[in-house]
Amino acid sequence: MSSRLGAIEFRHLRYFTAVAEARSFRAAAQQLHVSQPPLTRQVQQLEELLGVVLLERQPRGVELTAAGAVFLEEARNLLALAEQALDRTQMAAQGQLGRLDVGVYGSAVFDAIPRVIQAFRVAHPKVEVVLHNLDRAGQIKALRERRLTVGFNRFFIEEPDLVWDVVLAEALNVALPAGHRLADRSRLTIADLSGEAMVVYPRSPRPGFIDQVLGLFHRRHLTAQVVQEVDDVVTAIALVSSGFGLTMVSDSALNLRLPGVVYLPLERNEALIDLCMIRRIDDDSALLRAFIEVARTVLPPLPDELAGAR
Amino acid sequence: MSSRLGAIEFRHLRYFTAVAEARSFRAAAQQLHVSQPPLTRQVQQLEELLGVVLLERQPRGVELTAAGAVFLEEARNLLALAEQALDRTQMAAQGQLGRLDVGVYGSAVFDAIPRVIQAFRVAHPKVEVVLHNLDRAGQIKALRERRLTVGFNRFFIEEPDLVWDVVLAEALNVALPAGHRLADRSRLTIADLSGEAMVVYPRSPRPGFIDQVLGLFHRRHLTAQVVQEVDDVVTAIALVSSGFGLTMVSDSALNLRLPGVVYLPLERNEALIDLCMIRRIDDDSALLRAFIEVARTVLPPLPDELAGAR
DNA sequence: GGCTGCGATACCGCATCGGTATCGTCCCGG
DNA sequence: CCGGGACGATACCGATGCGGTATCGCAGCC
Repeated sequence: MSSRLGAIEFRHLRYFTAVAEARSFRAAAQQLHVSQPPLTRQVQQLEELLGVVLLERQPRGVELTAAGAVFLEEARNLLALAEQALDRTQMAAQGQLGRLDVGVYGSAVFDAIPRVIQAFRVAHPKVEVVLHNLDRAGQIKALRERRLTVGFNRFFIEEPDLVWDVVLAEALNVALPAGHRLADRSRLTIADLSGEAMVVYPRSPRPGFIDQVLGLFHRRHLTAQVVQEVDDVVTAIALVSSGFGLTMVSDSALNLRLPGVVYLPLERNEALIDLCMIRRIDDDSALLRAFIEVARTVLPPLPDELAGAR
Repeated sequence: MSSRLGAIEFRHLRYFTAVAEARSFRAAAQQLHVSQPPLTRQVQQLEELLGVVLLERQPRGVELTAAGAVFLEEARNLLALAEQALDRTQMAAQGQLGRLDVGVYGSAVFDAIPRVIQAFRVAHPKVEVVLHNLDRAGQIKALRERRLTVGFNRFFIEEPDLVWDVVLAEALNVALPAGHRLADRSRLTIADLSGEAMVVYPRSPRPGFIDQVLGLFHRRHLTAQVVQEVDDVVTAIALVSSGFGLTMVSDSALNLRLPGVVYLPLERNEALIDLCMIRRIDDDSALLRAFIEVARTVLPPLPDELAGAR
């Protein structure tokens, strides 16, 4: 704990290093823009603190002792490391260094989130980005416990200590088996799906994507024919692939290509599904600000083109 | 060159580290045995010098910012390294750390020198010992050019800037072919060897072992029958092994066992051969002093037992 | 609402910094 | 052989800035 470092300061290292490198007090004094006596005094003091003679004073300048050569190397190293420490701290203050824990969940991991993460990694290469697969409740818990900096999720839920931002509105698509009677249409409406066998997800957490999808039917006084509830979009599409029925997926899930699965867009005005970012209301770290900025830049501010791009 | 390190001192690191670890200015002040205001001031100054806010002042102590956490790690590292720098410098001052370049030459490398080196390595494990095979002239040159700290050699030659110490006096032995007419004797005299076919070494540098051996004959008004001059003891013994004749070797060379070679000791009063250590007269480094001390301890101060031990 | 504990601020005495002037010493040239 | 010049060390001085005491402002809490 209490060290023998005593009263040694960087000034001693700077002065000694200059003198040792110049092999002269006077020359070092010029380089440092100070007069010569302070150098003599600081080096003397350093030697006294160390209990070691570092320089051999000679009529024509100074020579290093063996211990002095060792200390010179150490001092140079320390000074260089101190500079690096400054750099790293200033980078951290600008959000260019550190660690960002990101919670991810659901179909957005197949497109929107990777695009954001990738862009952030390019812009902030020294930041370690760690992804955590957590559902909404897990993200909220982890955020409160500081294990997470930001979470991506669907659906907006009010919490006093957290804030949500909608960062993307994705269109909905219908995934259906290749041989399905609707598979040759170019786009579909909710009404087209009334009474069709459907796979829905996720079973939990509630409310979730499943409720939003079912709500689309109820709002139109239509009935959804749920043949299977599953946990996630991948399982749902796997069941579609084996002919169980159809399911609804966001644009991001279009990257999931399984054999015998056809994706058709819903009419654009039928439904949009939000992608939200959740974070602590009191977190104003530069890292998070930078991440939000990247997310806003990467994700299109308006859903139009995405919905059209299928 | 000129750094952004500015006026940052170890004091700033020590104070900040204490505050950051205690999560409190007051608690840190107690641990450091100073009052609280200086801590506030030093940390403020550090933040100003860095241009970065390191701590979030809160009603119940302080919290680290992201940049503060980075700087804390850096500061701890720097302080630990500074301690190590002190240790290493002080070890160097005591001759326990550094590099020792040792010149070796001749038959002593087969016994006496390895014993010294081994003992020194045990006593000073952090000192890097580098051996250089150099003849006497090479050692003298390397010593003057500071490429060598100490050299082992035979024969004492006065030099103004160098000092020699005799560290060992070894007895002489005769190496002769197994079938030689003298091979069944238990010990020999110079007179016994008069007129015998001899291999002698080294051809250079002169004067050298060769001259000392030949001098033994001349001094007794005997003649040495030189059949071959070679460069080194190994070659000489190889020739003995193949029946060329006999040769003279020091005790150290007795470790060289070649088939068909018999070693017989010379009468002890016939001749002794010195092993010398050469060094700069102005080199009073702790490392060299320690090495000399080890050499004196390891090598027997009197030749008697060695001569008798064969 | 007063109490308590926190960090920040104001101010003070003094240690210590860097500056100027000078000394002692050695090298070197006339 | 002696004087000039360059080096590091020393003496001394003013100013900076350290750490100290006293106090403020503020927030949480009984």
